[in-house]
Formats: sequence, structure tokens, C-alpha cells
Amino acid sequence: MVQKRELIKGNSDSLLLCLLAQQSMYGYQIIKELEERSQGYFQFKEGTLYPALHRLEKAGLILGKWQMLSNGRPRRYYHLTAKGHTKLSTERVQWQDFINAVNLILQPAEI
Amino acid sequence: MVQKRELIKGNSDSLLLCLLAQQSMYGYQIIKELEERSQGYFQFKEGTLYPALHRLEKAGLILGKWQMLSNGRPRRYYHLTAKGHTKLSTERVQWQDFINAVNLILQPAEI
DNA sequence: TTAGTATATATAGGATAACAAAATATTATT
DNA sequence: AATAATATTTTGTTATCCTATATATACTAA
Repeated sequence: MVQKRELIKGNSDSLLLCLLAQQSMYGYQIIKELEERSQGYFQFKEGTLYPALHRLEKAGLILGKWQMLSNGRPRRYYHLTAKGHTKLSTERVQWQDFINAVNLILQPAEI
Repeated sequence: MVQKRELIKGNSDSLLLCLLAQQSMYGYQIIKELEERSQGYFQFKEGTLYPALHRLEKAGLILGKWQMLSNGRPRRYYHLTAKGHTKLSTERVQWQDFINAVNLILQPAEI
């Protein structure tokens, strides 16, 4: 698996929305989940993830709620809002369109 | 076609290498070609393209040569170097790996 | 003839977002 | 007691994309 950091740019928000659409999660869990599900490809750094979560929350796409664990430690669980669901639908289409556009360059249509 | 600007970030270099691997071109031509081949999706701005070309040339991946037209106007044609070809091969693999990783998140593998 | 459009390259300035790294704090393991 | 794992936050740096502007020529339309 060859990684390229730059490729993540502009995609992280979509990935986060998609993940939270499937299940509510907290930050640390998201990092681990992304790594596991992508078979090690995505390794989000804290400095990338947490600001992204705050950004998405500020935009009203996700909502975070503090939950106390039995041991007294707080965790911030995020879930997708209605607005976030709508946004995700749009992003899925945008993603597909982007892939199509890139493929048109990478593999020019044979005539 | 729904566009999303952010998605281009980190991908423009690959697209340029790929295009120049197929044919030597000058800046303005690249902008038009990308737009046409992607059916209007990619609309590179000058402030994006020219610095990118300078970046790639500085990295030794492409090489630009001034050519005088019959009317006396100069054009800067760029072609891929050997190093650029090697880089492109790597980027193609990276691109495919990235797509695969994203798809693992967007469409979790059914068990 | 004058204005606008197309061609063609370059660069300064601002915005966004990714990374590295450190700070903080608790819990679990060795 | 020390270290690793868990968990969130923030600061500073870097990269790159966009807007806008500058420069210059050629062609077309009013």
C-alpha cells in the first residue's frame, strides 16, 4: 500500500461524515476506526481530526455531546445532524463526479 | 456535474504529469485540454497552473522550453522528463490505493 | 477606431487545511 | 514506579489553491 498524504486533502470531511452516518463515535475512536477499516491507509493525526470535528460541528453537520464514563472520564460523542445527512448525499455525488473526471484524464476515452 | 474545489488539492500534480506524458503542451493549452477532456469538470486557474508547472520543473519532473511562433510570440512548452515518468508510475499506484482506501470507508466490506 | 474577446505567461496576497509536536490528564499494564 | 494507551486541545508551520492583477499580442465586432 503506497500512501500519499496530499490525496487526503479535501476528502477528510466527507470521510468523517460518512463514518458518523454509520455510527456515532468520539474522536479517538474515529482515528482507530479509519485506520482499521482502511487497512492502515488512513492514519489521521490529532491536529487534523479534532479541528475537523470542530469545523463540522460549527457548520451544523455534526453534533457533539459529552458523555461521562463510569470511571468519571468524559468523552465527546459526535453524531450526524439532518443537515449532515443532506450534505453527505451531496458529497457522495461530488466524489463520484471527481473520480470520473480524474479517470477521463488518466485513461482517456478510446474512440 | 457537481464540482467540489477542495478535491483537486494534492491531485493537480498527478493530472499534469499524466497529461504531459501523453503529449508536450504549454500552459494555456493544458488549461483548455483539462477542461475539454474532463467534460468541463477541471477548470484550472492561472494562479494554480503556472505555479504548479514551475514547481514540477523545479523538482525535475518536467522541462519547459521556449518556442517562438512565426508571429514572434513565445510559448513555453513542457515535456515530461525520465524522472517525471518514474514519478507518474508511482502516482498512478498511489491514486488507485487511495481510491481503494476511500471506498473501504464509503462502502464498508460486507462480511 | 475602439472595445471586447481570446491567447499566453507570471506573480502577489489571502484563505484553507494538513502535519508535527506539545500540553494536559486519566487509566491500564509491566 | 515507570511506561503505554486512552482522549482532547491547541500552537506553529507548511503547502497549495484561489482571486486578482499585470503584461502583451492578435483577432473580431460595433
